[in-house]
Amino acid sequence: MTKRIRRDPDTTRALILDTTERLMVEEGYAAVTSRRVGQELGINGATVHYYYPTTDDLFIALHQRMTARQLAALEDVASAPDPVAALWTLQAGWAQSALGVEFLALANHRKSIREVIAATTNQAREAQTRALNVASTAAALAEELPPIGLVTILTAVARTLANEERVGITRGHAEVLSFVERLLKNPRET
Amino acid sequence: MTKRIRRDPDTTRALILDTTERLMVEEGYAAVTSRRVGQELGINGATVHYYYPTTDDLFIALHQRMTARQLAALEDVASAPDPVAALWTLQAGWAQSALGVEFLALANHRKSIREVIAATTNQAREAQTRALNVASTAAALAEELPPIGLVTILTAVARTLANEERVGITRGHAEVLSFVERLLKNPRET
DNA sequence: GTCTATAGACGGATAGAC
DNA sequence: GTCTATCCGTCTATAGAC
Repeated sequence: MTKRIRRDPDTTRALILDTTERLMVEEGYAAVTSRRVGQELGINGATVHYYYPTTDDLFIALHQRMTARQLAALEDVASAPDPVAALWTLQAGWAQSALGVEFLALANHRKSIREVIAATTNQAREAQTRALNVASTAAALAEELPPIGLVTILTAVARTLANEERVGITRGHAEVLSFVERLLKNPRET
Repeated sequence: MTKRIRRDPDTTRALILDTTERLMVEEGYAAVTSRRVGQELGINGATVHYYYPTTDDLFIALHQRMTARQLAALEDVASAPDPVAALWTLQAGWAQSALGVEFLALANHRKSIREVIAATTNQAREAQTRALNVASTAAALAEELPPIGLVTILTAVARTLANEERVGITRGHAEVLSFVERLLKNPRET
């Protein structure tokens, strides 16, 4: 009755992570269960356990893939005409920020996940800072604010705006956006 | 065997909200169930349903209480010597920001909660902006960035730092803090 | 590699006793 | 107002067939 299709293991792993990511973005981390992932994917929930023994393993694998992709995207930032603007655009991505909130909430109460998130995010921030350093175009406030501080503020604002917009909070956004645009276009020499 | 203590309804309501808030901060919103809240409080889970028929009702009631308290705290901000600095300190509160992340994640996938959060947060941001307007001490970048934009950025950065620190992400924080401190102490005249 | 079946736990919500 | 008891659903994780 049910077909037992033999698939390439790596393909199945990737499909499971894809489905997990989509579920987290669309419905939140609480929607991620082995049964649900399997159902969405047309496979059995037990098969998900075969690849990722516990649900935490699944979350951790997804977080690592997400971070790896962010680091890959950083290469484009470093080589962009205006790296600061490129980083801003990258961080303002919707889906990425939605995933970020879910992982942050998850980290609030799952120790194993908290540790992985802290480690990989700290590393990613340093990589982002290096990407800015490489650039010859110095940041607007470079002398008052070290590059890593700029990266931190830029990330905080860009992601918060995306997070808020996603749930319908928009007050103040237009003002911030035009301010940032002006800053990026016309960096002042301190 | 079990005692049936008759309590003041308002007291019970407050206790339920207190417990819910603590659970969300300490273990995340997923830990909030009628059974669990009742257990922590020493009452039956069904009693929680008596006061808050659905779990969403409970979350919404807590969010409204949280926002009301934030608005009350704003009065101190408006009358502080330096309202901008006072708002920064207020927004950087740990527990508050932990609650904020949980509600944001919750809003990602529960429509009824999303609407309440969006409405009350937008209102709160305007109230915060009024609190700054009232002050004679103008903000550092007042002319380039309208007060509501300043409030938005300040809130985004303060809360993000608290959120990150809570899970062990600290890279760039020291740099941002000293930058903000310098800005607050020594606003430049644009 | 993927399935069925199952153990064992927890959840929302309600009816009705007290 | 608070309880007990219950219905019905979901979840994780594992054992074992194919």
